[in-house]
Amino acid sequence: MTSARNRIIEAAFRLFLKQGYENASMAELVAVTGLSKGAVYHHFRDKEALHDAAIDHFFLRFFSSTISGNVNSDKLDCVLDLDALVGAMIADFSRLLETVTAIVPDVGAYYRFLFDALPKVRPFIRDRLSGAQAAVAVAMRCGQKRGQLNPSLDPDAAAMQCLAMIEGAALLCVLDGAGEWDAAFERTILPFVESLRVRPSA
Amino acid sequence: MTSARNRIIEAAFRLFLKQGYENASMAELVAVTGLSKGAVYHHFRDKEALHDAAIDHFFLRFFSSTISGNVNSDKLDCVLDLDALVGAMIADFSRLLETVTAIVPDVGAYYRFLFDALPKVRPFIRDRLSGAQAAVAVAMRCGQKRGQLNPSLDPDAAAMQCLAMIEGAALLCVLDGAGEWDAAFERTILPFVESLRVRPSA
DNA sequence: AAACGAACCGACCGTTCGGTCTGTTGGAGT
DNA sequence: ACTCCAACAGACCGAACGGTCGGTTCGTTT
Repeated sequence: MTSARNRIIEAAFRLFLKQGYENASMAELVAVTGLSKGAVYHHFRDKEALHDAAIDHFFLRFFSSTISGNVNSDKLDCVLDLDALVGAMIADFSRLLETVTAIVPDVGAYYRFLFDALPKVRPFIRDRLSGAQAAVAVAMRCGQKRGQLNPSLDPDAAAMQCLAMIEGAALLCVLDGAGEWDAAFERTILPFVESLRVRPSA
Repeated sequence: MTSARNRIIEAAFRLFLKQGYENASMAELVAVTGLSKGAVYHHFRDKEALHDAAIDHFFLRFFSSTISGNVNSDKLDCVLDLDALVGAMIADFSRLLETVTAIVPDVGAYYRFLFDALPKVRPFIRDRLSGAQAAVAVAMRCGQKRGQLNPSLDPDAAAMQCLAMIEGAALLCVLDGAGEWDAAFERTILPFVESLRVRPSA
């Protein structure tokens, strides 16, 4: 049931991701969809409406399948393992980056797409980020209660540190251009989380 | 001695920062410079050459005045204080962000400019980042020799963690949109650096 | 003062853009 | 078999784009 509308959205997303909003022309979109201009404008009022649809397609689709997108900190009880949570977040991030690089080699395209869309998705992104931070903080309090994590650390601040380090490690990879984010995560966030544990039986 | 050429470059930089490469038209540039189209094309072959000049103007000018841009890790001896170095890097980053927001309210514009320019400045950026990382690593080894820093940590990995956390904290601020990066730095990188110190006389 | 050329002007060019319009088609409903 | 309308095709439009070009100014040189 891949409707023409959905095919247009998918193609638009790939085109916006590859070339950015301004550089992606409707003529090119028409060419890659195989449809006509009239067909596209039959389904979407204008280029911006198509952009909106592409943004929804990507963000909603992606975040609905991530840990940080599904975790609801209200429901969080003391059942969350920090290592597992951070591991899942890293896996989600890696999956996102791989999804992007499967379409366009340069991961920087993801950030261009994100910043093109930012004015529209900022509330959504803000919600997801604060949700993820809250989840990590809860996991940290769990770890402290269990006596696994250093009791002197501030869970909220440490949670923000985790998020910042994950985002920052990915950004550094993109700036570097080599794209070895797995190695970057292993050198940064994983040792950092490890360092939060209580010293193993001094 | 603000030559017409320099005025054009400065205006072009502001325009590219505000509107991005594609959205900045030569007609607008001509309007804000007060010069004519012919004058601009007398000094620059085409729009892209002007973009190159604007990129140089920004990155060279800015990084030549930063700590991480001037520190040469080869010359680094054990005279570097980690707190001072990280503090200076934060100050540089804050200054950069303030420079940007003085021109355009949305800090996200900096990232758009950066990613527009990334293919051209990647070697430069890579050089500066690895330089900064090396400098932080040297400062950490100094701290370890002095007995101020935890001797069990890996200086290179910890240095990358510092850079990632700084970059990530700034990125989180941009995504959030509130733009309170000073507070973000104080909640993330500063406590993190503090946590690297040896426990104060147990 | 004559000559020269860099700097500058702005009308203009070809192209491409997002978007519209007229017309065609093919299948569901009766 | 006929109607009808969503779905589609593609020629076409005005606007805006980056870039060009012949002409003008003006400081410097000789």
